[in-house]
Order: sequence, then C-alpha cells, then structure tokens
Amino acid sequence: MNKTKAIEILTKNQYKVTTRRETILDFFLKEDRYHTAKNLYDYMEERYPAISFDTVYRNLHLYHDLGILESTNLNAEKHFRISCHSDHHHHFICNTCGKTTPIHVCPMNEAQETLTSYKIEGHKFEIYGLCPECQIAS
Amino acid sequence: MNKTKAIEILTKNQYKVTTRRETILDFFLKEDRYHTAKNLYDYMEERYPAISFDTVYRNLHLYHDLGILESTNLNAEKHFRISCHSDHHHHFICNTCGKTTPIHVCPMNEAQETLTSYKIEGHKFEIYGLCPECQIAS
DNA sequence: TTACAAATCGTAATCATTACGATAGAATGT
DNA sequence: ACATTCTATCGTAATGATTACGATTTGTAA
Repeated sequence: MNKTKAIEILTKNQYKVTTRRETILDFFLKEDRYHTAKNLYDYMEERYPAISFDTVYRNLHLYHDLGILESTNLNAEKHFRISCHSDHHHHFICNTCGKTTPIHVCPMNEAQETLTSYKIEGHKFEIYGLCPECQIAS
Repeated sequence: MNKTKAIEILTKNQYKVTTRRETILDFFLKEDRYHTAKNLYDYMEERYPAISFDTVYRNLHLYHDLGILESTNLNAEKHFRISCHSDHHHHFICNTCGKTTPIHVCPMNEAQETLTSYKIEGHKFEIYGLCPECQIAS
C-alpha cells in the first residue's frame, strides 16, 4: 500500500480526499508498524489542534473497511497498521517498538484438516518478542 | 484443571479459599469455553447481590497469574477460560457460542527458523468460525 | 476466641471507543 | 456565481470495560 493507491481506493469508492485523510495516510506510511488510535490522535492534534475523536476513529474504520489499514488487538486496545496484503502472511510484532516483520508460515492448511465440519471464518497467528534492534538497546 | 487442583494452587500460594473464589471456579469449570468478565459478574451477582467489580476483576487476574485461567482478547474485550495446559495447543473459537476446540497444530517450529536474531516471547494462533452445532442452528 | 492480614464492598475514576446534533466544506447543476 | 445536496468535521456527551481505593468484613493461624 502506498499513498497513490490509497487515494485511488478513496476516489473509486466516492469518498473525498481531505487534508485530514491525507495526513492520516502520511502517519501510517511513515512507519511500518502498529499504532494505536491515540498515537494517531496525538499526531493529528499537533497539525489540527481542533481535531475531533470522531474524525480519527471514523477514518480509522473507513480505512480499515476499505483495506487500506489492517488491525489487531494487543492487550485489549486496537492497533492499526498500513495494509500489506499483496500475499497472505502473518507478523512478528516487537513488544518494545511495535515494528512488524512478515512471517511466511501459515498453519491453516494443516489445521483445516483437523477441523472438518467446522466453518472457518478467520484466523490469527502472531508472534511477539524483541526485534534485533530492541535486544541491543535493552 | 479441576477444582481440587485449583484450590491446591491457591493454598500453596497462601491465598485464602473464600466462598466467592469457589463460586468463580464453579462458573469456569461448568463450561469449557471463553467467558467475559461481565458473564462472570452476572453469574456472581445472582448468588451474591452485593458482589463488587473489584472482587470479580481481582480474582480473574489472580487466577490468570496463577495459571488457573487463561485469557485472550476478542474484539477488544478480555475473555477467560479454565486452563488446559497439559500439553501445548491452540484453539478454534466459535464466533457464536464461544466454545473452544483444541487444535494440535503449532507453526512455531517452522516460524522460528525464519526469525533467527529475534527474541521470541510469546505467540498466538487462533481460528474463528462456527462450530458444528451453531451451523445447524443458523 | 482473638488478632491480624487478606478479601470484599461500595463507589468513583480512568481509558478506549462510540454517538450525534450542529457546522463547515466540496461537488454538481442551473 | 449561486443554490442545493451530500459528505466530512467539530464539539461534546455517553457508553462500556476496566482499574483504584478507603472502609468494612471475613478467613486463618496462634
């Protein structure tokens, strides 16, 4: 996902490309990692002192629905990152800096065999720990 | 995990065995699935009309820390279930009834090979969908 | 049974998220 | 250019889950 493609998705779906929406894209494209709604709110508030929660959450959900962002729950708080769905994969997530590393291992084929007569609607595979950089820092 | 073992863990760690703590165990042992704090609170309130949030949450955390319960985050809300750590496995979780089915497939060995120089501290593999019973019901 | 620490109650505070009426802004047709 | 009509945003209040804490009660060991 890049800015051009995200804007293309917005216009294709008849959503307006506003300055706030562009700034939100900049925020997520700047760093390839998970961020909380609060992280984004703080970033936006520096640039638009009157920004509303509504704008932040509404656009997070919009981007999520359009596939521009993907999300995960880490300790009962939603985290969002720029989408990278060119192929199916999962993530290593650093507990310290939040940076993600793709993992190209997916156990669903094997798992599926043991779940005949179950209707599978989704799955989650995440690995948590310290990335090389954060190990050195600690 | 069963009631005798849970009580053994409590006393071994010098925690008191109170009526509320026993009732909480009954609640989780009754059904092999994930429950929210609210589920437990409602159950407790029927039996102890003056039960406090504090008691519910404090004991959920205590049981979790002692390994009597395990937890997961489903749509930004913590869910708890009685621990079943006899062997390492993961769960299929029904989106409708919350019942769990163990899955004896774990992708960590393969994943680890691709993550040399990363320090792995934990992982999560969950499959969501409809269990056979809930497919019939819908 | 007494005494003390642990557990619980009652209630307020916090944190993330959602909701909604009022206002502002962009796109379209005249 | 102007009016019309959506859409987006603001301002703020409400909700839902969770945490916090002083006051009171209860369990346990001497």
